[in-house]
Amino acid sequence: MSPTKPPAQPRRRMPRAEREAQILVVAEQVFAERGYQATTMEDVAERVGVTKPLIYEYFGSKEGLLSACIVSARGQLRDATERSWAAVGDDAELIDIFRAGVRAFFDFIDQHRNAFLLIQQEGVMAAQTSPLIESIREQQSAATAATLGAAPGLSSVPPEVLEGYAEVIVGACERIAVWRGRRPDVTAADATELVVATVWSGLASQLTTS
Amino acid sequence: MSPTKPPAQPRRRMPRAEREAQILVVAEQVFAERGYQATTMEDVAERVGVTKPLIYEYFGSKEGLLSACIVSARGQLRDATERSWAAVGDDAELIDIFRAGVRAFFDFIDQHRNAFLLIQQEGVMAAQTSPLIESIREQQSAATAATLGAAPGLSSVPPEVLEGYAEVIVGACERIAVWRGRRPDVTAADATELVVATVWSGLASQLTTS
DNA sequence: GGGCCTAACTTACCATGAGTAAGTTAGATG
DNA sequence: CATCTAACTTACTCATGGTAAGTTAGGCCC
Repeated sequence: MSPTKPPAQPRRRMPRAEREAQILVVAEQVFAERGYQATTMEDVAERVGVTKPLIYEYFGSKEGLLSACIVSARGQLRDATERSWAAVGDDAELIDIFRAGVRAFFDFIDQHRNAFLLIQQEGVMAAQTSPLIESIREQQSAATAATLGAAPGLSSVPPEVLEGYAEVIVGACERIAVWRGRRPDVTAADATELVVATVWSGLASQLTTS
Repeated sequence: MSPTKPPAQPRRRMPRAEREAQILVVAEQVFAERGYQATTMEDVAERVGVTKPLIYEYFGSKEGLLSACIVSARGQLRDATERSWAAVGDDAELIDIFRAGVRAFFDFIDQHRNAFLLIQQEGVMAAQTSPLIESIREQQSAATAATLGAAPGLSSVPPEVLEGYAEVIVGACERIAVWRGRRPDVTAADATELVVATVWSGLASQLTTS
């Protein structure tokens, strides 16, 4: 009858963490819709139901807000990728691990278009903020490289070469994702096959020659 | 003795085309140095030795100026690439044409770091301006695809697949170029070999299976 | 060489939106 | 129920993108 917290009318005040999360979600949407430039802090504040200075208190600046959004989006992407690797199992063939990772990427993009549009906004950031973002991006490549390196056949390949391969893969995937924007007939599966077909034999040759 | 035009003291007024070119050069520098956000129109104007409204008259807006810079930079890049293809000759082996194009890209980046940093700013552009930029980017891929398609062995490959390959190549190159920023020991030649090694066998398999 | 006409350029301004200082109040805690 | 803090607001500033309305250099024709 009398629940301790009837959330009928929304609480006006929220604990900081919760509010921050909410702001991030809204900001991600608005940035993706309008682009960074065209988005105003008051747009975001209004849609959250809060005023500007609160956002400034929590995120420091407009760039800080975008930065937080990107970190979050990248995090989601990394989680999705790792989940798919876990699902396929450690002892699977390398090509299947590889394919699963690539596929996870394209599926993620399909389901989180906002996050992806956001990630493409990275270039906006000034030289000071870039390192943070670049380090997140690096993570993606590093994770890919690590996964490749963990495979039995590739353990003898020098790590810096692995890193190079990982960068190629990540770059190819991102570009193809953009390309799919203007070629809607290309499915996630098609895109995956395309990337795998292009890059796999290069990787495979490392397997055999070592 | 009395040269017709002693350029001792710089001409105050310049024909529009010349001034535009000068502004583009300066803007490219400033954008690359400070990033789009941090660059103010007055920074650019001042360094040109001119006032804001002139730039607005010639380029319409800050975004218009960036846009013009990017178009110019992309154009330079495309020219460099095509020049390298011309140098290698039409009848060369496909792998040599391919390698030459990739190499031209990395060499260009080395010699025009500004232009490259600029190109990475593309994401800044709002939805309205993007199509123009995206079309330029598309050109790069289209040119790559066309070159691949012109090769004897690949003429039977469907054009949309070629386009996909081209996108993969372009994406890989751009990403590796960024990567080289934090790994200065990787030379242009190394980068070229990396990309070629990764992507070539995928292309080659299309050659043999057709 | 002198008047005129246009395109190159400037001065002086507005409007918007990022960022902030100084409060105000909800609501948890004792 | 008093108090105290963290959540939040009001009311500003200031930089900068953008523009309206001039001003002048200098080519050109007589």
